[in-house]
Amino acid sequence: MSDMVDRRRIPEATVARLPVYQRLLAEMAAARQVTVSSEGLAEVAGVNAAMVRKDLSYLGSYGTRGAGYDVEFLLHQIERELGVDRDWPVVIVGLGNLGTALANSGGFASRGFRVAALVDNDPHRVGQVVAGVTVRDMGALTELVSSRCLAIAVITTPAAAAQDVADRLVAAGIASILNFSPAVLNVPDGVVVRQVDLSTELLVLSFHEGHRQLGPAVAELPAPVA
Amino acid sequence: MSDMVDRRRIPEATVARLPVYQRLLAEMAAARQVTVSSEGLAEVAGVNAAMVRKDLSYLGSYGTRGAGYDVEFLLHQIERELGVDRDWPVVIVGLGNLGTALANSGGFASRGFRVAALVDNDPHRVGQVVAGVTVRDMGALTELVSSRCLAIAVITTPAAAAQDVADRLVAAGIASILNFSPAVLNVPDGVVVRQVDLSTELLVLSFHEGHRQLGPAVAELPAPVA
DNA sequence: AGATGTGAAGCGGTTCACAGCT
DNA sequence: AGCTGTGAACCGCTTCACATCT
Repeated sequence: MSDMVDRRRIPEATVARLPVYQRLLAEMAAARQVTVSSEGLAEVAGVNAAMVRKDLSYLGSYGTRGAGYDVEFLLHQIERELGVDRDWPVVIVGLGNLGTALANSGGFASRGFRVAALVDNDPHRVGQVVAGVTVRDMGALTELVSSRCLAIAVITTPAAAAQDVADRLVAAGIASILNFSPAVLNVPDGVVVRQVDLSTELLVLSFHEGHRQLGPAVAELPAPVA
Repeated sequence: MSDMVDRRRIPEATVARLPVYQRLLAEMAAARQVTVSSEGLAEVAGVNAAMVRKDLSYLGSYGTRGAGYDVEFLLHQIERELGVDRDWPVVIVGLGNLGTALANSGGFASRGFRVAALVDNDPHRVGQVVAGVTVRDMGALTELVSSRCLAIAVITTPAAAAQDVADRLVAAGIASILNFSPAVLNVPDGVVVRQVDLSTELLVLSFHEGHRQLGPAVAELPAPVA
């Protein structure tokens, strides 16, 4: 009877897997695969089938018992949940090797993100055009965030500058930050930060290499949740 | 009485935080700070003080009750645990924007890693010198791994090539892989894979942006842990 | 029969609270 | 008194097992 919109809260661990499912389902759709079972999706995603079912159940009852999930339909639901249907303009702060590479890589456009602004504090880099966008000075940040409706920022500065950049971004009104620097960012509640750091990951691998002989084996681990 | 070497198993979540402690302690040491309390370290690491104590207790009882931890000594113990004292030669496979940027960035050398080999399957890139290292063809991989004693590989190829590269790396004897492509890698037991993916992280941020109005706030999350 | 959706058990990690050392 | 080290409670996520539906 009750037709209440029973909005379930989606666990963070599930959110982190949705992008994986999205990619795999997109591949299946491109290959004209019509349906997929939790077992089939779990296989390629490298997880347990029960976990796939539980993850998908948070989005709704989109499967058909005895048959599986409709690939196109499920893909659409996941993309809606992830907000892929909207346009997400992104600002990259710090155009050294990494920032420049990310701006030029297809990583943003391929998933519906758009490099809308580039910012650096080095006068030599300001004015240069990277990936079709002119690099602006740090002072232009606040104005850029409001005029371009920027929601997401990527920090690719050295660690020493990261906290200052984060403070400016927060002051400018940005509430989602992807931090490629190894610095731990101190931000107010409500601001979402995800950390991606090369050297941290290398050190974790180094740890496992060093402890290899002891214990039987270390299995594959999911990515860091910043 | 018992002087048994009671080798504790260190939880994966703890391992993922050790690099953070290492960096912060190194900063403190550079600033001539002699001791630090769990509370002090927790503050800058953005975690709970009890967690710091529990993490460090897995390494041994290196603190002094009533006083705290000796910065230099604790740093040394963590670095030994992480294997920073050893030399870790790394091979980067895929020298597009990202691979080239990583090779040139200080991210490796700053933490004791060394870019020992570069591999790409594009004939145009083979022979080029990046970061002082000559790019070799994919076919040279097996020989490079053994002759250079490579232990850790970084995959920065497009997603479509990543599984094939991983298979070659595993066949060549590499057992630690840092995967920057969004592909889910299928590897045998004993091979450690960590995933770092720009687009996945952006999608997680996109999810949170889209669900911002509902619920009070989403706090800062640890890295994914892969 | 076949596959989903889900309560319940299991597990790992975090936090609490305090005993124990300096 | 101060701060570490740690058992115990707590919490969230994963896995199991099976009721439920096609």
